[in-house]
Amino acid sequence: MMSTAIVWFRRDLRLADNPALQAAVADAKRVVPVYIHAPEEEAPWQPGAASNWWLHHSLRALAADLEAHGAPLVLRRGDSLQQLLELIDATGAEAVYWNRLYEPAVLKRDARVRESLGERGIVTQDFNAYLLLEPGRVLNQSGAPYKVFTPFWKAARGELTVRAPAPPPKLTSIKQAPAGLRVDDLQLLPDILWYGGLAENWTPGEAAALAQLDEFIQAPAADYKDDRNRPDKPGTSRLSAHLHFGEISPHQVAWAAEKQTAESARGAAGIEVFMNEIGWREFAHHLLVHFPHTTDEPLRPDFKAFPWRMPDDTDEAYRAWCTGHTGVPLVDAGMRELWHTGWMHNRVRMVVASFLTKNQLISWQAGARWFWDTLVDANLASNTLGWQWTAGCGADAAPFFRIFNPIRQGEKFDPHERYVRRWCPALADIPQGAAHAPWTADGTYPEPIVDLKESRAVALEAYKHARQ
DNA sequence: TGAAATGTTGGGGCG
DNA sequence: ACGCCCCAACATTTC
Repeated sequence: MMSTAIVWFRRDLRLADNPALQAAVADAKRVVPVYIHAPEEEAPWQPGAASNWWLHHSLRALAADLEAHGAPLVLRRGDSLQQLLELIDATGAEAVYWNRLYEPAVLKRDARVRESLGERGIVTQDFNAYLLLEPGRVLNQSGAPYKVFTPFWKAARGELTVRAPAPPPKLTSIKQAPAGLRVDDLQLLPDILWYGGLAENWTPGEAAALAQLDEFIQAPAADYKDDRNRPDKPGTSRLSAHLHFGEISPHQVAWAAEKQTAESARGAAGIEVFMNEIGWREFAHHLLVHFPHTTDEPLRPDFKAFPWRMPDDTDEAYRAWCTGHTGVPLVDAGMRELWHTGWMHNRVRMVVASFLTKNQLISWQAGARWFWDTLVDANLASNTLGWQWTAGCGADAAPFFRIFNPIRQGEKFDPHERYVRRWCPALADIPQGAAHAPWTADGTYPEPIVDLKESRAVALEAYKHARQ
């Protein structure tokens, strides 16, 4: 048994069901938990402001948990390899364990770290803690990655055995911890206090993640099939950010889902649909590993020349979309929910993305960037898949001609107008029944910045032309 | 996990 | 009784 091992925490900010931590505890007498803040190593997709807010609180939660276990988190900033080497020096660690991540820049960084540590005789071990199945394991008959979700998920489920989540391991108390920073020193919170809405809506950290999973599986999951489409109801799991930061593992989620299904047949259909969404998360990460260029380029080459406009910061139409001033209530409501809470209901994400890429003909990359900066659950794989899906240029994408009509979508999925009225108070003087299309009634809501019917026709014309 | 245009069917009013 | 028209409801096609 070795004397000391470092566990390099990244986006696996939990103690339970954490394979790297578990293995280190098993292999070494003493485990030193480390987090190194090195956002520049994730360029060009450094986390945005909302994501940093979450990280700040998640790190505080993890630090408190580790403190309580007697093994305080050593917090550093700077070059990951250099910091690890310093800590190896300071602690006499013989090994570094971590859990894998799958973004292109992080994969490259980790390969470099693994190689350099190996050259110096340091043992490294890395584990899958982020996904149900390792990318590369799910391939079609000809050995190529799946590009369609349904066969992917079918094959993945065939490969998959959901394991019981491991409990938090017992850590040995560290008497002399190496020097480190406080979470506040990382300056993850912005100078301007705009994040009140985030704090009202979210509690980062492992304990809150487990509580949210439990709450969701106990109740809303049963009605998930229909309610997940209703932005006016609390019908979704709201686990996205917890999963993104690894405060909870997909195995814990899948295990809880299977257990609930086994215990009661009621709600099994809802849980099945929910597991499909976990499947989309898997699919997104697998695709990103196989097609790393898709963060910036369409997966489908025939869309490379599509005449989307890349806006600059002064582009008024783009600003109107970002700030929720398009004059289309469901779009405005979604963008304001995003700005205020760092999150948007998935149904509404599709609607605002369709509006940007089709009614406004603005590039999906611009939308992806805005989401990246404003979402607390901003995740490169899911964000890339989601945007390319709606834009029509990605894997298993919605055909381009599927253009959402935000009025129809509002009538279908926000039938009582509660969602739009909540986020757009200016609808107050619009009579009930007209909130999704206020220009058809007396009142003062601003006019839409584009004509829905006309812009739809223009988009279809552009598509027809681009296909030739 | 679309929406709109176009086509079809069938009930009912009416001469 | 019958043909005709209208139109809602549903189905199919198109983008």
